[in-house]
Amino acid sequence: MRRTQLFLPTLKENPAEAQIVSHRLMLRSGMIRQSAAGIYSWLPAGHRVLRKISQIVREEQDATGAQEMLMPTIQSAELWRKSGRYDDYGKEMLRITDRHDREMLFGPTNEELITDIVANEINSYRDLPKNLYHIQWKFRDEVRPRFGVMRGREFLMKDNYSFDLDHESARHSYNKMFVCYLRTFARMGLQAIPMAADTGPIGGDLSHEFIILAETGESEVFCDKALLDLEAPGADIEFESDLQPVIDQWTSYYAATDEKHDADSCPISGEQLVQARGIEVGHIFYFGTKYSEAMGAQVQGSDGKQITLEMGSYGIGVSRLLGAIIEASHDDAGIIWPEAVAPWNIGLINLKVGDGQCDAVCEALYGEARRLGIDILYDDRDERAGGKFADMDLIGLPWQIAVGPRGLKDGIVELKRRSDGERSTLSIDDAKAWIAERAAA
RNA sequence: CGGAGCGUGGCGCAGUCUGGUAGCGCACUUGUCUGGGGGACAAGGGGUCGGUGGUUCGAAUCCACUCGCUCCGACCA
Repeated sequence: MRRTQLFLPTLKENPAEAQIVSHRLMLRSGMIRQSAAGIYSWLPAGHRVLRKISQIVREEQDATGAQEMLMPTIQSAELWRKSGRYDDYGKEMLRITDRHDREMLFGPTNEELITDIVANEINSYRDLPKNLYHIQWKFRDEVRPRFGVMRGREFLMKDNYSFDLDHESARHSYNKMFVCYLRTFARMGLQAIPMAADTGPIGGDLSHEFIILAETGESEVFCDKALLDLEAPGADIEFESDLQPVIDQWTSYYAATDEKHDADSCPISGEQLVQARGIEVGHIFYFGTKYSEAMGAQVQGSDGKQITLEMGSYGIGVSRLLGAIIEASHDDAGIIWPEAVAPWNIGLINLKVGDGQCDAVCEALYGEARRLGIDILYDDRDERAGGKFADMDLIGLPWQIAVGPRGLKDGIVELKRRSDGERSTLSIDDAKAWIAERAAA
């Protein structure tokens, strides 16, 4: 993408309403604009990241055998009356009336709807287990939206729901998602720490929050230092195998949010105990038959008897992850995108637009990257160098290639890694080769 | 939902107390000089001061109501 063509309104100054660093940087780097309290428009750069994160989530879900579908944002109140949550959910639920005075709502989550679908369409034990997910906008009318996309009212969430015949099988479904989440967050460059959690209004008796550490996190968390170095399972993990050893490994270390932490009974102390702030990016629940019973989700077993389904639900805050990643990865100059989610992987800076040689080399490098299918942003604006460097740092692309007359005199261009600022010089041919390596990686 | 604060060109702000018809920086347009970490000079464009009603000869400024947004606390992917 050429910068002159791109809609990327960056800001030099911090908007007054943004207090938290990720919110400031998302506004300044032209990713989002606010349209109402807790409701945002996603501009091209932000939307690209949102898509990349969604895609990683999707690939990791698919790897477990979960199947993607798409349920509507608007639901009927009737379903929610069945589960009893129409009244329980309170004012957080945005309620709507259609032209026929039918009561509708903007879905804050989908247990009722998916359970209703499964109850209607699955009738035999032979059709289980099933794990169904979608990535869809949710709306929760938060009392106090804040922190940009980290606590918006409208947010993009991946939610899925597992349906099993018995507790043991349901437990395996839960374990699959546990492992899947470790992998999903690791692919985004995040160390997410699973912490035993209260099950809250969703109910049930087995639940973990996945929390990443960041100074501006919403809640205080405590965990064993060893967790920070644990490696997520590799892509070769076999999801149908017994995953309990992996779960046991991760849950053997102490990890607790402040409401569960008790300084007196905490088994670790001193250097081994990390006290930090955390952002919840995922949450998994096993809740048995809570919804299947209410919604009548049963199948016929091999013995002819009706079996009420065992369920779990699993959520990842996709739009929240953008804020969370920025909170965990930025510096004074701007965002530092992990490669896997960066809106573009390479930023190409033409330091002197109009100079024949600079233009020619930039066009050659840009063309090469495009040919190889690499996401590259070419800053071809006729601006001064300083502004372009500053803008590129702000946007936070992992790699910057600077092409200017000074270097070209010696036949070289400069390569900079955003994460640590490390620079190196490359000949033009080496730069092309380097780009080709990125494509192969 | 309790407490606090803020709405003035795209962004950041001054002006409000003490009423006299809107200003600064950045951004934007045009030109010249420049050109490796947000440059200089010159000339421009853009705002019914959140809205409604009131007081007044006159309201960004005073009064009332209202809408929106932000922050702190209690609640949450």
